[in-house]
Amino acid sequence: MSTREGILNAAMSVFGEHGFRGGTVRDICDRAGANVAAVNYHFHDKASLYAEVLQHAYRNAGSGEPMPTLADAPDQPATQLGAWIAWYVRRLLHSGGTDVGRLMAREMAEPTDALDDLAKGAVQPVFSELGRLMDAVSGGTLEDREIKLRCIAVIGQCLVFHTGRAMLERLDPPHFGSEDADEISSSIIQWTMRSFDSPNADSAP
Amino acid sequence: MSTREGILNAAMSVFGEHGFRGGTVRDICDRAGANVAAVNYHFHDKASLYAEVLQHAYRNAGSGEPMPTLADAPDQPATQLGAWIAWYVRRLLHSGGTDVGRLMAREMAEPTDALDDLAKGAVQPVFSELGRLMDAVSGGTLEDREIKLRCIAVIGQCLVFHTGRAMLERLDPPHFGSEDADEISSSIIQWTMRSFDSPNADSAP
DNA sequence: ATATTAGTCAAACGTCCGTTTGAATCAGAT
DNA sequence: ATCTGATTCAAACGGACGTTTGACTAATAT
Repeated sequence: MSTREGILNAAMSVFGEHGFRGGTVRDICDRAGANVAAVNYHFHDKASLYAEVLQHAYRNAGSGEPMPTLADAPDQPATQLGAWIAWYVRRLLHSGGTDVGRLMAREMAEPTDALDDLAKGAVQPVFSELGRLMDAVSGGTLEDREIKLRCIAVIGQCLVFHTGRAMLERLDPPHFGSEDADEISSSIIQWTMRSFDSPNADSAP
Repeated sequence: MSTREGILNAAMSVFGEHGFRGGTVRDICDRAGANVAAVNYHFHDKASLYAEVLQHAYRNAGSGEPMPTLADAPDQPATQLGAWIAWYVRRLLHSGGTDVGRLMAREMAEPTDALDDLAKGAVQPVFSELGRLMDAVSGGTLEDREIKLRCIAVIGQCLVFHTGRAMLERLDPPHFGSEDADEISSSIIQWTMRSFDSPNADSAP
């Protein structure tokens, strides 16, 4: 592994743990077994290194299983929607080694230019597929706006276990961690499917 | 307005914009028209000031409406649960003046010691009330673990419109902003209520 | 063998930041 | 008027950080 790659990997950990401002080039270079000046030699400066780290992290985010799509089984949209949710939860909670999720959370709180590319390149396809699945399960009876509302709701239920982990751990038990991914996703699936049932008895006035 | 309050208000803005590490006491004191030493005089140090800012911000979040509780109408739990969700969404999207959500999002991504106090002092009561409402609506038929799972799901659906705003704005329209608070909360309420209906037809094997 | 280039290294530079200091100022009580 | 405690202020301290420097090493080409 070259010095450049070593710094890139170390920077991914350090920036994931402490953010851009909090992560120091000295810490990065220590972990990479390199000299402090190496960052300024191989990358122009700390900011450029961060930009490269973001791109590298986002590119390797989907490492592992492929995303379940409607096209895989067009006649079983409900099954595919369930598979999609389980896949998404697993992807979030078993964030494979890297701290992509924490980098993302920080980008949300304080967006940089890198977020635009990330949205168009990596997030939009995933989100669009969820919309396609939702539309298929509903039988095409829902408006665009309603579809999107439900997609966001599903995403929110999945994300909160990751973005809110620090808070959830500090509240009263029981807690939910990555070992409960199956329980979590099946709960979200159950709830989502039920929302498509015809409402027999309305309780709201 | 006392110097102490001035610093507290200025600190809320500065920390909201730049986070704990990025916000400087010099910037805070400049905006408050105070001397640098004032922070260390009125609050012990920067960290303690930040902790007070978090508590103050979370307590004053939203338009000041009181939280709907089960105790307000013990015989109408469903109505109260709906009111609670609408209140929570309103509180999130109309974050009054200062941006509590950004402070929180940053705390989640990079927890400081202040998060412990915040969780126990300000968040736990809100979360517990949601649990009480969920339990009442379900008629006491659900386990603790199931209750908590549903509470987190509701929180996640509300939070995502705030924490994920930066990303949602960069995806395909339609978008949802603070002006859609009513539409959002009624959608979440509808979905939540329907999840309590008896499942007539199970689709999962 | 020599020249050229890329890469590494210890050390230092300049800046920014949180915190401290000690004197100055103000308010109220005696 | 004097004392006392609380508050403000300019200035400085000490540490951490990003970046630069210039010498040193290793590899490649001539």
